[in-house]
Amino acid sequence: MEPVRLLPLADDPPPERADAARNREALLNAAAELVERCSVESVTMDAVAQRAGVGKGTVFRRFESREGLMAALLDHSETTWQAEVLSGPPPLGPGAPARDRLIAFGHSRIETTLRHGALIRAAGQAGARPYAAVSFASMHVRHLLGELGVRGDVTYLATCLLAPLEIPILEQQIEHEHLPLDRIHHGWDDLVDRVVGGHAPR
Amino acid sequence: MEPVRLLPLADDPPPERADAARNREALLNAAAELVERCSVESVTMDAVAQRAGVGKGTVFRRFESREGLMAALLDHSETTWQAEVLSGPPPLGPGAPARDRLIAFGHSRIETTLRHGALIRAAGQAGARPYAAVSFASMHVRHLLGELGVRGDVTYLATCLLAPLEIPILEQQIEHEHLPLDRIHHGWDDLVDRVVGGHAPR
DNA sequence: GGCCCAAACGGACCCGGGTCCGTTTCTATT
DNA sequence: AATAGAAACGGACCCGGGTCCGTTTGGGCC
Repeated sequence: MEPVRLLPLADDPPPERADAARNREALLNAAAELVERCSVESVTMDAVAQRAGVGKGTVFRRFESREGLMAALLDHSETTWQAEVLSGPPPLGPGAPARDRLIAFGHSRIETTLRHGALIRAAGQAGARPYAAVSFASMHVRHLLGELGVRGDVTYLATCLLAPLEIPILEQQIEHEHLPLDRIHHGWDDLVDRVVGGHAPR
Repeated sequence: MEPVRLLPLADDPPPERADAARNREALLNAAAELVERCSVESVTMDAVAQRAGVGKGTVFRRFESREGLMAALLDHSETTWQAEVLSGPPPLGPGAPARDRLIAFGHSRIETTLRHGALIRAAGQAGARPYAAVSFASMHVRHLLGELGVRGDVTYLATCLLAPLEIPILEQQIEHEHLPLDRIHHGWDDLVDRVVGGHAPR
């Protein structure tokens, strides 16, 4: 018999070598420890490399850049959150009316975004590069808007709804405008109803 | 007669020494030249200092940081734009119905934000630090919303309207979502009407 | 004009991100 | 088990932002 896949069958990602995978793990652990034992700022590439017992070059090969490393750190909680949206309990997960899900979506996003604020900032645009997070959120909002029968440029509207949930906006509201958190939450509810318009019941 | 202001009368900004003012000017010129003859990235603090014929330390004393220098570069066009909003021809300036002004405001902001995109990015949060730009824009939008009789948390709504006009959002829409510019403009018009709701005469 | 000191100056220095390339290690193959 | 070559490794090195501190200068005051 011929072994399976003699030809690469298009070059899908060739798997990672064993030592490479081990180092990725070690580096992520080291970085995570540094984050929680000190601060995001203290996560310097040299420090992570040293703590993981590898050379600095290795950190860059695995994660491209500091931003890439931060994005990787963010990835786990991001995935968890996506799972909650996709299959967690309502109203965030499926099973509740679309408007309620949209409201819950915003509240949940505000909380998690603020919780990981420093990390998200440190990840810079890398957080949105393969735009994992952004595209998932956008898709979900577009879906809910569709269910609510919203007419118009749903893609654009989704972006507009997501924009005030981004960390720079949230931090500006809290730091400079001194809005209390519950005002931000209520503001979101109001915004949703305005954008959704008469299409939602209530 | 006593000379006026023998006491400092509270310590309002003590004026800048002559050489300091001259250097500030030279540095701004040098930076502006570098921006337009090369690129924003090529504006390194050493390069600016050398071109202006001063030491690096001086650049930092005048502008705090690279971001501060960028913000200073932005300041001129920002002021010009504010003047147009405050006293230019309608519909951007006063004299048009509030809804038309709000529409025009968005279009104008989109254009100028995109034009200075690289600079705004390089200015980072320093662009919003004393939050000159943000607070002016926010105040103006709140004012227009007020004129339109919008109820609710006008401060929050203003932030939500401004968020999609920020450079990261605009660039994401253009680079990743491939929205054509006119779709963004139309999207703004739609968003305004949704947020303003039934309060505006169509 | 001469004095004085606060303010401004300049450049050596530090630190952290990012690159490069000679060396080492893995793993597929025989 | 031996081999080859691709992939991974590591740390010296570069560059640019930011700091520090000893020196110079502007300008109010006598």
